[in-house]
Amino acid sequence: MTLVSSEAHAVLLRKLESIALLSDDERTAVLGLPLTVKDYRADQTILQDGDRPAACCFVVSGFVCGFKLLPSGGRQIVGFYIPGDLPDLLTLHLRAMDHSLSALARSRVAFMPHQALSELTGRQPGLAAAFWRETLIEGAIFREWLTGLGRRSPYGRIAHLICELTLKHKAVGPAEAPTFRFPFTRQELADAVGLSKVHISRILQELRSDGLIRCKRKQLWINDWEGLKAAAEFNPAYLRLRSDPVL
Amino acid sequence: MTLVSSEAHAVLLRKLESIALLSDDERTAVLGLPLTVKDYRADQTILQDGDRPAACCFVVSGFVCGFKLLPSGGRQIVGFYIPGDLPDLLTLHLRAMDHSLSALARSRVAFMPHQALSELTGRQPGLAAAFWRETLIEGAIFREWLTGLGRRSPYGRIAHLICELTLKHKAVGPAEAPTFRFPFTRQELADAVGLSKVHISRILQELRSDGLIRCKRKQLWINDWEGLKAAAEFNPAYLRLRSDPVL
DNA sequence: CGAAGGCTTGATAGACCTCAAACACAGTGG
DNA sequence: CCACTGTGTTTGAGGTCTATCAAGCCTTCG
Repeated sequence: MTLVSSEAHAVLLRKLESIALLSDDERTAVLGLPLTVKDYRADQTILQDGDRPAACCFVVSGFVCGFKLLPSGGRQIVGFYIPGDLPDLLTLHLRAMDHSLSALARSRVAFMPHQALSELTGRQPGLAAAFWRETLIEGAIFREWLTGLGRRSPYGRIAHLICELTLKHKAVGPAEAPTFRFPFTRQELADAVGLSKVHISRILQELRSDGLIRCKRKQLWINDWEGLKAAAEFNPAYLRLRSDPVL
Repeated sequence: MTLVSSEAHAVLLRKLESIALLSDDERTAVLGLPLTVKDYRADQTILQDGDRPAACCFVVSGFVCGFKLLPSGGRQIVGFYIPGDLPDLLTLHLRAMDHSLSALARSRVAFMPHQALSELTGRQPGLAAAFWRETLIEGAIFREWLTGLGRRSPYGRIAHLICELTLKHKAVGPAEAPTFRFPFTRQELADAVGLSKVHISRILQELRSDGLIRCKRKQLWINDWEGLKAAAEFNPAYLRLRSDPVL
């Protein structure tokens, strides 16, 4: 754990501004948050089911995922988190985690003590609302994943996941070409969308041969955004981005 | 719409006290909320995807469900709501609904204007935390449903749903016998757990012939709570009930 | 360069969906 | 009180989709 990092503050600020308009006061209050930063290797655990951390974290760089394990051995990934995301904000009011958090790739994670966060949200109701809003948006993403698992075809589920990641990247990152790091293994994708890794493999090939995407060396390119959206039946409204971007 | 109803206030209060300890001040503040009440027939729509209501609601009596429709025709039920539940608290900070709300049976629903709710949470930070906590618990339920759809067997999914409904009933209702109203059609259950209604029918029979449940005339009895929990791999921690009840 | 892990490909089995018809049940009207 | 109707449920049969297993291949990394 090292202390303070203006990079981390910048990432958090960009995230908050992607979901709410901030005043100057609120901006400086965020920049004053005491942060500690920690680096994780791929597959390293950040938080375990049942843990009661004294701080909330957010992703500074890399990829993090949340997952639940069933006694019978199954794993369900309940969220992919990219820079800016706050995967355990819930511990501020729920105390214990009901799932685990793990790095999917080399990642840097910043921690804000609950106490500092409580003070901040007490002083700045606008920021409290922004953080609450962020947890509500995560709820909206859960509903969307739920309808994917329940009622979308395997092909549509993966297309949808790619659409979602694309827009989440665009929301916090610079407006780059339609490409981003895609470090997931087939098994991880399978555990996210409720299929087997073999089937994931075949469906990714289908998406490629249909000319919708291209991927190589843990990088993904969108070849046909409109086609992908159509295959996914994707409607970006649930992400509540301030600027609904068009690719 | 009729005005005020001490029954509705009582339901809301019982709900809030099931998730947080309230002070006397907070209790009286809740009882002072202006409420309007409306009755719905089975299958009547309460709120539609995209609506921007000026009030939040909660169920006073009956059953409500939230669902998303896909352009291709599928329906995914994303939540069942029983008396005390607040299915659209999210509109307080997210404005527009990203799914629809509909009554599953004759139901009474109470509405609290956003304005009154904002004032209340501004004055009473403890209540603000309680409402936030409620939305976080709903998020926890989504994660649990997600792992059900992704990684539980059909048999386990339904068993899990029944376990969840049982504990939710016990949290806000009197400690009755292990039975409650179960007005869902097979199609509704199917749309909740991502299966076909035919399959739901067969699995309910299996649950019955295994001696776990009994159901007739839209009423359900738990015959073997431990067996049901085991079949569901049910761990009630995610519901965050103040008193983790044992049946 | 070698080893380990992940990816692809093929074959097989079985779970679940779909379709279709018979059946139960509640509500309605004679 | 009883037929009648509509909706929901059950049962059966067939076909498809997806999991599983197993083998070979490729990539990555030490």
